Amino acid sequence: MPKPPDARTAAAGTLTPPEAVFARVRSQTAFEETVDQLGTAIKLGLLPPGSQLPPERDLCARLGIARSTLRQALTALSQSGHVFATRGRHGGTFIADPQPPAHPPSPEMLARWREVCDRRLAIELGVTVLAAERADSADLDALDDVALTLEDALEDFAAYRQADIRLHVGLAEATRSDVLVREMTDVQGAMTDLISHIAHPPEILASSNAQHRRVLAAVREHDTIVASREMTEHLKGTEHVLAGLLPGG
Amino acid sequence: MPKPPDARTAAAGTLTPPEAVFARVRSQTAFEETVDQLGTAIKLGLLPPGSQLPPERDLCARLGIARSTLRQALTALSQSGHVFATRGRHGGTFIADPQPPAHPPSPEMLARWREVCDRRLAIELGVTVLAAERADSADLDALDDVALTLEDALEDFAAYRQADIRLHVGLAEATRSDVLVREMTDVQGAMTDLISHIAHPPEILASSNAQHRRVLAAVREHDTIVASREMTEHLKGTEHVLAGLLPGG
DNA sequence: AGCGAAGGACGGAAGACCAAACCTTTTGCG
DNA sequence: CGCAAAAGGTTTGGTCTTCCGTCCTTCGCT
Repeated sequence: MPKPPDARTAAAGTLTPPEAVFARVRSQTAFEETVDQLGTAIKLGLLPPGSQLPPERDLCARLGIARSTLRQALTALSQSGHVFATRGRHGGTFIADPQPPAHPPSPEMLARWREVCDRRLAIELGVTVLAAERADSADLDALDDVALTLEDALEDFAAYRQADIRLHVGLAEATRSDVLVREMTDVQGAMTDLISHIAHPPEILASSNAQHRRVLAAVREHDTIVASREMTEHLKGTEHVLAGLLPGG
Repeated sequence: MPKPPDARTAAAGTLTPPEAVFARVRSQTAFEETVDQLGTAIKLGLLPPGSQLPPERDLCARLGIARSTLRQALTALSQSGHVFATRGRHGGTFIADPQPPAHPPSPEMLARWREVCDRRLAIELGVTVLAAERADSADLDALDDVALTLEDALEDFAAYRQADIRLHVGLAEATRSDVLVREMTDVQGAMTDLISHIAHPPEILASSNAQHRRVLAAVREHDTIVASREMTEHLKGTEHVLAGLLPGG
């Protein structure tokens, strides 16, 4: 028969439990999560315009949800213009042309921009280190290609951001770690929400590109130290830009 | 009138969408997430034995769920012996004495051990870098205390692991980033599941402690480079142990 | 013409979650 | 002593989400 408050309460020290322990348990519905997952993939260009989604009957199985739930999500995405469907024999659901970003920065997102950047730092740094250990030259060649695309996109931020995402997600893929790819797409989605509405002068993008090149070079040499130093510097760059423009900077 | 498959499908290059895009949408119920969140905090010792949870009526508000849902979770935790409740004026819900780990390694967890380690690397590395930038000397003093506790726990792995977790979570708290604390507790919970059932000779723990000391010293000097190098080495240590014992190593 | 593969629509069953009461136990205090 | 307060425990009813199965519609291909 246990007696409630015993001496150990004090004996355990004054350590107060991290408030994360009692933090809000996030309980998004399957519908919402699906809209987020597919919507982010579209926003990030991971699902390029014109490409076709798997048939609903297959896709709902892969996502682990019922078809009706998937259809709710697809209906939402089609109403917001991200997707459209055609019927008939060779019909299907297709990715629409990119939407004008629309999203005004979302006030409660802006309040948490520092947290987003912190999370990004962790993911990108981990990815960089693991990529430097595991990427093979085929991976690196593909990434170099993307880097070349970036060089030609200094004047068009939408195109630049697109390729930038390809580069960062590609680096995550080179780690062969599905969780890291997932976290990278997540965090890039959040970053896009933050930065797509601020000015990006070509000089800044050019210097970003130089950092990209240095990161890739270091990764190719399996030099984790240099790779992570360069990546850190790269990330601090955009962080400084944000700090200058957003509250609490 | 949109026409479905157009030339861009091919023009966009051979990039096949990362399979993470169509990955299972994880839809845990609020009940399950609550059990996980509180259960992990208990397992990790973040809620020490004998300590008291907030009253149900408060706690459910903080967690953002209904009281009936919270009670489901508490009932589950009490049936598994992690928690017990007393009624009456000064009653409450209290953390029970630590359970014998019980958990047999869980076969599908073992299969994903590499992913867990990868995620841990990312979080720990990010935390280390940010802690090295942001920790003040009060943070460091507290962490040094924990490190001292670790020195005396070489023979009792349960106690050792407990303090180890305090150290790593404490480092995360020093970043002042709630998301990182949350991710750290998450990942430490997963690690505990992996490592609590394997042998930990005192020599290994002693060398871990040496690494802890070097990490803390570097953090105190705001030396992010050295701190992350030492942390990486520390993490690789347990990773090698796992690689020797688990499938796919 | 018709088959087959795709999206589209409905209707009910099951379950998760919530909200708001109400009950029971204990204890401090007037 | 007895009551009020503070806690956990119980019940009920309703809403919303999700699932499953079935059927319909469209339309290119053979």
